Formats: sequence, structure tokens, C-alpha cells
Amino acid sequence: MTIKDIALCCGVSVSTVSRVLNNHPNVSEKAREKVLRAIQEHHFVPNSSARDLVKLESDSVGLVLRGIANSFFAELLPPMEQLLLDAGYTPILHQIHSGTDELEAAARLARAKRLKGLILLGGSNDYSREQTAALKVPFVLCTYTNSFGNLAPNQYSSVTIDDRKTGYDAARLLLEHGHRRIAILLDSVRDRSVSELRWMGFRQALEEAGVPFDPALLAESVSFDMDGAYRRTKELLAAGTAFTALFAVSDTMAIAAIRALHEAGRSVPADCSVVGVDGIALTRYTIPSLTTFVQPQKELVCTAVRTLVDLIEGRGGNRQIVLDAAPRRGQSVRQL
Amino acid sequence: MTIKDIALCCGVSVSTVSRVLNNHPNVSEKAREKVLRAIQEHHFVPNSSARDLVKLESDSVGLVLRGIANSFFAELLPPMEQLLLDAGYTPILHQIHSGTDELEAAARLARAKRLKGLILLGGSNDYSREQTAALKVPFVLCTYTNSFGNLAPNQYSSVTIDDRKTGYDAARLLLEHGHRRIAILLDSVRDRSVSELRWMGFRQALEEAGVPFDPALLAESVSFDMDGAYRRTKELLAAGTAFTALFAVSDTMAIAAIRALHEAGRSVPADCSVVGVDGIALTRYTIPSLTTFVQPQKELVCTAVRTLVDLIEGRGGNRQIVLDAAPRRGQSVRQL
DNA sequence: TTGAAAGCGCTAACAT
DNA sequence: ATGTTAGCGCTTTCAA
Repeated sequence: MTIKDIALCCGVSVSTVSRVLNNHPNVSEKAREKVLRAIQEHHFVPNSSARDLVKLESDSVGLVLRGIANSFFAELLPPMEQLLLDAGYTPILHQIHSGTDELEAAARLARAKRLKGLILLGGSNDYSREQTAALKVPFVLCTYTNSFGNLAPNQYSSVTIDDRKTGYDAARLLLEHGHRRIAILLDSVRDRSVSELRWMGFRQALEEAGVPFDPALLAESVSFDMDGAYRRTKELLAAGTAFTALFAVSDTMAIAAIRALHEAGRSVPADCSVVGVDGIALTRYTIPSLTTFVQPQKELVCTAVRTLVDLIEGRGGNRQIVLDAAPRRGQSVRQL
Repeated sequence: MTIKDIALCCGVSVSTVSRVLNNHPNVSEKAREKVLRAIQEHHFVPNSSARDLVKLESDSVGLVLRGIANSFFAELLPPMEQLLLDAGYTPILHQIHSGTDELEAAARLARAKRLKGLILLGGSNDYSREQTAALKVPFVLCTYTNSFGNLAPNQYSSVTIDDRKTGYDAARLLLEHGHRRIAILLDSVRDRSVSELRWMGFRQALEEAGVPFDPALLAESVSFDMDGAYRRTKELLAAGTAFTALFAVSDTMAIAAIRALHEAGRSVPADCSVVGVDGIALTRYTIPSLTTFVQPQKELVCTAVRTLVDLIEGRGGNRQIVLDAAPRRGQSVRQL
């Protein structure tokens, strides 16, 4: 069933059908009705490939996301799609998997679908000019930036919290509660991403406070998932090094860590304080509720979309925007 | 940058470029190399609309999902996409939002993208023949079936747990632990979906056990989300009707309910037992861990994909497959 | 091994 | 108000 078939069975030309389909004026009421009825009757839906092909200008924006199962990103997605629609763009979700280069995937998508722009959710912080040059369309890094790369400020846009400062603040919070032996649960100290940044801030806060960091309290999980975090915390506990607090670089990791602590007979916060980062919805409901540094989701999303739309529509150039991650006091931290 | 440009700058015809692009034989090594180099150099990626348009046979399968933020569905997605790829199909994720008719959305998608088939994740259980007839391509309902509709068994396929039985089993489990005053937290008793089915089973178990159900223990949240479940449980508690156990029709609702109980000074399972359904990853990590009826995710996904592929490739007709939801013992239930 | 050309379904410019 | 027609970028006969 094509536009031609509809035209045929209505005794009109394809252009008339096309006009009806696209709400163009200059169609008689009579013709419009006839066509509309035929469309309904045959459940006709125009082929999207043909449509996209013929209009050289697409209004699509790619949303590149690594793993949809990540609650934090999953929560950002719906409002982001809505805002893009409101701005007159069509969001195209593109999920990539571990082992895939997000920039390459984004570049392919941009070309294959003639995208107007890209928002990248989560990725590595060490892009080079050659990599991003391949994108050819405006792009915004959302929730990460280029801390370890060599991009000039006018070569990329990003909207993030200050990850280093967040790690710093988390350590400060625990220090101010009297903790000195603080474990840190992270992805990797060399992941060139948020984990590494938060670790750097964390470490700096300890140093400034004159608290030596015991390497035995460093737990690298080599993933952000609950299972890895749980097992790594178990190992940390089994090793027997004493600590009174733990900083996890994400909420899900923190929740898994609390479970591991619990199973080792250490309740939170009585026997160990725990702090997370992200502020996913779940952290309000766990027992104990989690003290966490909340990423300002709404602002993050709004700013990312606004920045991209500005870039696409030629209002201003590339910019890096840093938002504040505020601590939300839960029940997982106690004063020593 | 199009295939024509590449052809031009290589001094070959578009067909040669196309052949290289599609790994067709009958291209001289020399030409192939030249074209490949040009493609690399220009970061050329063929336009997907043009590609899809020209081949009347697509190998795409639509995955229609209501709300990506739902952990249970989000967990099913990655393996489902992988299995489809393994079977030689391209998954196309289509997210719909509350208020959208999933069948209509699916039908549009199927036509617009010339899909080979559809897997629908979550939806209403009361489809009519007229609605499904519009789909025109094979489809499989995943995690729900047609309990309230009038489809003949040869008119649709589905892969689900027995929701009614699961509600029944959940009630039995609590009854066997000595509970008699059991609250139920659900979406709605008339949602024509899993909530209603589980409620029916739950109620039947109570009846058979000669335990009258107190309507004051029915908590309809009119949503499956944590916030609604939390508030509704608060109200239930505020009303003051006594109960020693609570059955929540989903894990996320159960977790929110436990929070509400906790805040009312009732700890789980000491003061109230709680049972959920789904078996999302998180339930192993909460404190207390949740006793829940686990949907066999892997099997659900495998069976749904296999069924769809069979239908598409003409191996066998429509079928409804019912899998078993086994209870996983957590720490949220105690013997009275 | 290669190229020319038809055509996938649609939109839009142009003609009537 | 309506129809005719030229592509959009690609794949695929068919001919050379």
C-alpha cells in the first residue's frame, strides 16, 4: 500500500494525497475527505524511509546512550525527548553496548540519518580533535566533559556537574562527620571518566585534611553495576582493613555496597557511613535512605537540549556548562 | 557526501561503490581498495533511508515498550536485542508514553518501517480482533496476554507467566506463613492487565482458605511507580486497618511500600511481611532483600524471540506460552 | 569486471 | 484546486 494506491482508488493524483498527508492548503474539502477516508480504510501509513529521503533537511537529533539499563540515564531520557519535541526536533535514541566506540557510533548515526545534532549521554572524557571532527554536526556531552582530552573550549559543548568537586565534597562531608578511615568504591582510577575524576577530588580532600589515604581502602570494581560493586565490597571487607565510611561513585554501587556491609554484620550508618552520587529516585526509598550528591537532572536535561538547539540554530558557539551537585541528606551517614 | 561523490572521486560508477559497500563479489581488488580508501577518507556512511527504501524487504522487528524507565522491561531489552540480531533481524526500539495506544503505535510503526514483526512489551490484556488485525505482521505479546480480550488462540501469540496463578501463589505463601490479614498494593483492580489478574488470583486464594478479604486492605495506586505506591501505602497505614502482611504486584511497588512501613515504625519482616513480583536485580540488594515471584527473564525473552522468528519464517502458527514464576525467598517474609 | 539505468515511495516545484 | 514530473540516495537487473 503506497501513496499511489491511495491516489488510484480515490481517482486523484499522488500530489493531492501528499498534500492531504502533510496538511497542505489548496485541497478541496471534497478531495480531502475522500483521501482521508481511503487512508483510514486501508490503514495507510506513509513509508518513513521515502519521506526522510526526499527531504534533505531532517529535524532529527541523535541521543546516544550506553546501556539503557542504567537507571540514572534512563531517568534522564523521557524529559529529554519531550524537550526536543517541544523544540521541534525528533529524538532518535541510539543505544550502544560496551566495547563500542560512542563517537564512532555517533558519527555513523549522524551520517546515516542526516542528523541535525547529537546529545551523548555518558562516555569517556578524553576525546581528541580527530575523533570529534568526524561528527560534523553540533553535539553536546551530557553528564561528562573533556577533562582528559585535548579539545579546545570552542570545539565541544558539555553539560555536567563538577565531578572532581563532587568527589571532593563527598570526602569533606564524611571528614566533617569525623570519619578518617574512608573506603572508596569506584569503577577504576584510570577510566578517564567520572570515576577517575571523583576519585581525584576525593583524594585531594583527604590530602588537604592531612588524612593519609590507605591504598587498601581503594576498591576498583571495573564496572558500575551492582553485582560488581557488591562483590568488590565483599572482598574489601574480607581483607579486613578497618574503615568507618565508604564513598561510592554511584548510587547503585552504594546500594550494593550497603548490602555487602549488611551481610558482613555491619549496619549502615551505625557501623559504617555510606555516600553515593547521582540521586536516582530509588535512593529515597531504600533502607536506610541514601545520602547522595544529587545530579540536577532537570537542569542537566534542559541545559543540554537548550545548548544543542542553540548550536543548531546558530545562536552562540560551543560552551561547557558546569552545574552543581548538591548533597541530599539521607540516613546513611552518621557523626562519629 | 553520497555514493555518487565517492564514485566520482574514484573514477568508478556508483554500482561499483555499492558493490564494495555491500561486499558483493565481482569487484577487482584494485577498485575495491580505491573505493574503500575514499570511504574512509571522507567518513562516508550510506544514507539509511535510501537503503531501506530500495529494498522492499526489511529485516526489522519492532520492540514496542511503554516507558523505558521501568526497570523490569529495561532489563529484558538488551538480551532481546541480542537474540534478534543473532537471528538475523534488526531490532527497532519504539518507546511509547502513557496515553498512547500501543497497538495503534505498533501498527503505524509496522507500516512506516515495513517491519517483519513486532514484540510488544507490556500493555493491556483486552485486545479485540479489529485492533490486532491492523497490525498485519506477526506479533508476540511479551509479559502479558489476552485474558480479557476476545482473540481466538490462533489470532495472537504471547509469552507470559500465569499472572493469576502468581497472585494466587503469593497469597498462599503468606497464608502458609500464618498471615490472615493481608493487604494488597496494586495498580487497579480494573486495569485489564497484570494488576487485575494478580488481584483475582490473590483473592481466590484467600477465599479458598476461608479468609474473608477486608476491602479496607485494598490499596489501588493507579500507577506502578514508586512514588504512587509509597503514598498509597502511607494512606493505608494512616487509615489504621490492621494487617500483618502486604502483597505488592510489582517489586518496585514493594520496595516503596517497605519504605512507607518503615517510616510508620513497622519494620519488615518483623512487623509486616512483604512479597513482590518480577524479580528485578535490585531485590537481591535491598535491606531486607525481597521475597518475590521471579519472572524467568531469560526464558521469557528467548521464547518471545523464538516464537516471533518462527511466525515470521513460517514455522508453526500462533501460540500462547505460559511460563512459571518461581518464588525467590528473600528476607521480607516471616512466619507468624 | 564494470557501467547505465530503472525504480523504491515520497515531496515539492512547476504547469495547468 | 489539481496533476505532472523531477529527483532524494541507494540497490539491482541488464548489457557491455
